[in-house]
Amino acid sequence: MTDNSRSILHMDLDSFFVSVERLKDPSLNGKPVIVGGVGARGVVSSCSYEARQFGVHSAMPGGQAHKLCPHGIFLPGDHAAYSKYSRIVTEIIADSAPLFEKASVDEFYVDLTGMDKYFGAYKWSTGLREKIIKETGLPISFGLSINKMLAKMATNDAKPNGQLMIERGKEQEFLDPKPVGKIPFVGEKLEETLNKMGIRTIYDLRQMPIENLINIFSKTGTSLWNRSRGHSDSPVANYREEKSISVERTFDTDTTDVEFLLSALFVLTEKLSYDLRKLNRLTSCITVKIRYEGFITTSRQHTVDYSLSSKYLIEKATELFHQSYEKGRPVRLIGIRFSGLVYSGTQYTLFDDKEEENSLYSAIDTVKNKYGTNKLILARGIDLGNVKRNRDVQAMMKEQVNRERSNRDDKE
DNA sequence: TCTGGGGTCCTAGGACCC
DNA sequence: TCTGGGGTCCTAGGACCC
Repeated sequence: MTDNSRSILHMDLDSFFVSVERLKDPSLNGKPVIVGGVGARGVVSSCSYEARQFGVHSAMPGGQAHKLCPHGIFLPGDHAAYSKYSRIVTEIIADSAPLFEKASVDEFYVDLTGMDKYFGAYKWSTGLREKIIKETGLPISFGLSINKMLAKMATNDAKPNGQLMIERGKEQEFLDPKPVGKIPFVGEKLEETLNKMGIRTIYDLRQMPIENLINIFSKTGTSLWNRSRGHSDSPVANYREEKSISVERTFDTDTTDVEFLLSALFVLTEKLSYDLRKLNRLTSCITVKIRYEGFITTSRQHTVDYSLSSKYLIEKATELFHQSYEKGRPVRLIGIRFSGLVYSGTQYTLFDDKEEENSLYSAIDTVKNKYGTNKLILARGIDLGNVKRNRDVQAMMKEQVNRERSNRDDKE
């Protein structure tokens, strides 16, 4: 072990979405509950331990989950509620922790380095866990060790509803017998490759000379070598800036209808531009993603002038779509991503000649903030959840601009 | 009843510049 | 006189995480 001096806590809410559903409806306690997997092409996003006993796991297609667990209770999900409880837990941790990182809706790291000689950190963590359970009613597990990787692996061992500290100096003992797939960032593919090489446990992996690992896996090889020894030095970061934003939709049935696809692309790009402006950012790269029948996925990206304009970005997205789409080929998903994001503050001078347009967008956003994001979209009959055949993109854009202009004039 | 949606990071080839 | 080498940006695809 390189750095024995740190104390890192990892906390993870157990089957978080299911736990929130159980707070809302306690009759779900003790039953096989599955969130997601509803609808023609849904997948499981969270499932209770009762459902896991039947082989159900997250990311599993709904059909398969139904087959394995026909008596399961399938729920569509309530993301507003999940965000709310995630926020409550975050606040509890923020109130108690000196330095913490929110790694996802249901996962947190806390840097407890310097808080004692370890036993104190364990006691402190136990107290925090008890507080979260008492104040929210949500089960949560934790792991405590010398770095983020080991703390996370300890949590995985502690689940459900448990806690585990890896004693100092016992890290290698903890790691060695585990399958390589237990290492965070060793996914299905990498595990399969390692298994084919005869490497099944972390102990096996540790026997491989670093040169061999680098030859085969390049950078990943170095990382494997380090991880098999419990080395991981990534800091607990309390803030990370978003590097890209995206939105995508899978259709209930595949389609070859170009007008329909353009409508969907229009709505998605408009929505994402709105998010971009809300973040006070400009984008410099736009990517259109098309997933065809058979799960064959292509993407086409283009570097563009820094922009936050729906009109400009929709034009670019439409261009990319036309360059990319193979006419007549059935499409199951369409998506859009903005990357190369920068803060708009210093870049605004680029838009001197577009002030009118910008004020128009801010008017649109005001309406949205007031009445809800979907209001304008629904007003045009392009509800994404129920996408209908639609009119030409240019016509829709014009209509939207006119609508907003008249809304604004009415106000004045 | 095959495969969601929002992200991050890495690789590899080509363009382009000096 | 047949074709260096490094750096950087762009693009497409894929693995991985929750």
